[in-house]
Amino acid sequence: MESKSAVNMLSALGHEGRLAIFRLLVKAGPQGVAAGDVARALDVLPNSLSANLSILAHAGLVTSRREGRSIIYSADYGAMSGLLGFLMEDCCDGAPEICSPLNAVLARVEACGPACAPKSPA
Amino acid sequence: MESKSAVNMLSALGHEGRLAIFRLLVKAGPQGVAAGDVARALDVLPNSLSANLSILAHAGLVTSRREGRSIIYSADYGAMSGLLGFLMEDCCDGAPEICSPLNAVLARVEACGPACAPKSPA
DNA sequence: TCCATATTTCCATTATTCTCGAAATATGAG
DNA sequence: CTCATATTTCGAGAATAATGGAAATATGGA
Repeated sequence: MESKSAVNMLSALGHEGRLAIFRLLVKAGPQGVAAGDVARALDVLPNSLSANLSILAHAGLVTSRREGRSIIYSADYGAMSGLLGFLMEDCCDGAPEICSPLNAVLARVEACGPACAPKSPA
Repeated sequence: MESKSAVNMLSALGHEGRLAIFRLLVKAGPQGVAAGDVARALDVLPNSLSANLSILAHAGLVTSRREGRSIIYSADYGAMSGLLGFLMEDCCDGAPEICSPLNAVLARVEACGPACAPKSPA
């Protein structure tokens, strides 16, 4: 991950509304949530939501797909994993055995994408 | 962790200069780095650095202590761990066994603080 | 006390981001 | 084709943040 990507992701998440959107999508899992449902769940104006989803998408944190009239957004676990890894990269240089187990987990978070299909079996 | 703390941390890190500072401190480990050394390493004006360190400190991401004429800054691994945990909280609701190993790692990242004493035994 | 080093505070300018109303686009149903 | 739903785009004003020069504060040494 490049520094610039990380900055984009972090500043995208550094906003109360967008962080709430992202956490809702993380919680929802890879099946995603329609934009309208996000707007209702968080009680925000549709145009604000759209702008914020667009910022998250441009930062690479969420992906979208159209489904009928709705557009479904989902968290990108791979990007998330990359960001967390970037933040802790070379953590405690000289004592990597303490911080590097991160890698194992990040791989699993990444795998979370295709792997975890919650409640509704779709 | 409250949402507001997380937003503060994320927006603090959502800035190229501050992210570079933070990563340098993460890499340096709990022993920390003097403000002047950070400024030299990253080639930034001392007043900019001071402002940015202040933002990081206010967000809870770094701590400082005076040592002679210098002020030593270090990354706060506990805060970092809290932030990462907050971001992935309830990840993939319904399939927590996939994402929750994060917790184990976050505990270790947190422990990184007192535990890892790199190269110079101080 | 006087000086050099280290860091912070103050200030003004510039640049960016946020917010929200209104209009536009896209899809599917009748 | 017309209509209702879902989402995005456009635009302007308000708010917030970034930048860098200059001065102020703090510490330690001679």
